[in-house]
Amino acid sequence: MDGLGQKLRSLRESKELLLRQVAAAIEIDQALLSKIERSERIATRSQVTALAAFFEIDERALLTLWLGEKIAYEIKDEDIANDALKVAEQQLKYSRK
Amino acid sequence: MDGLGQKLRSLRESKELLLRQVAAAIEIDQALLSKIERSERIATRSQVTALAAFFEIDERALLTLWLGEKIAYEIKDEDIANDALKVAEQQLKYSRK
DNA sequence: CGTACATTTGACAAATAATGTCAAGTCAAA
DNA sequence: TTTGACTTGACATTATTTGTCAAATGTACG
Repeated sequence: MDGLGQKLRSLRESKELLLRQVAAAIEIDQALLSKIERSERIATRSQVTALAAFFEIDERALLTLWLGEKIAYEIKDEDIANDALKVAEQQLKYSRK
Repeated sequence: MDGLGQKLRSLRESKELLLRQVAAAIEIDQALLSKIERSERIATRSQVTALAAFFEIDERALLTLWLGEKIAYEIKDEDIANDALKVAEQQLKYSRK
């Protein structure tokens, strides 16, 4: 199970690029990219988009991973996390129309 | 499918209480409670807790509803919402241990 | 060793978003 | 038409997120 950060890092390493090179390409601070790769910070949507474009990978898939992680992150300490996800799913089903 | 707001409103109405009475009891502005009941604002965790205590209903259940709605709210406009929920679920399964 | 370079870390600043407050507005019942 | 309950919207306050920088760490090599 590979998180967004790990995926980004392996993409970068497979192309033998430095943090600073990728960071410059998508116009963010390299410290920030470092944190994103280690899952110490959550990227913004536009950063994810820029990264998908830069690495030429599917944007939807990367955004899905990003959003899923964001959700997981914000409920990770709740013992009701799983029930809450079910509620969310139901709400979505219902409110979509 | 009943949201948190609707549930709170019907609890309040079933006891024939006024917004201002409940608001005073849990120490928030009645305008805020009005917004929460109509799902125009999302309550804070402590407000949910206070409301559960005030109405003498199960706190866990109310928090679950609250958290689920919060998640649904933040992804409601995403077309990848459902996939993201699945990702979140997987992440939780994996990271719990 | 000690220098050079990549990455990480942590404290802080800046920006953004969430929350709370108030006064004025609507609406229904009497 | 007055009263009381609720709603609305603009704004202030507070909290959270995001970005930046400089120093620290680690690593490979001469």
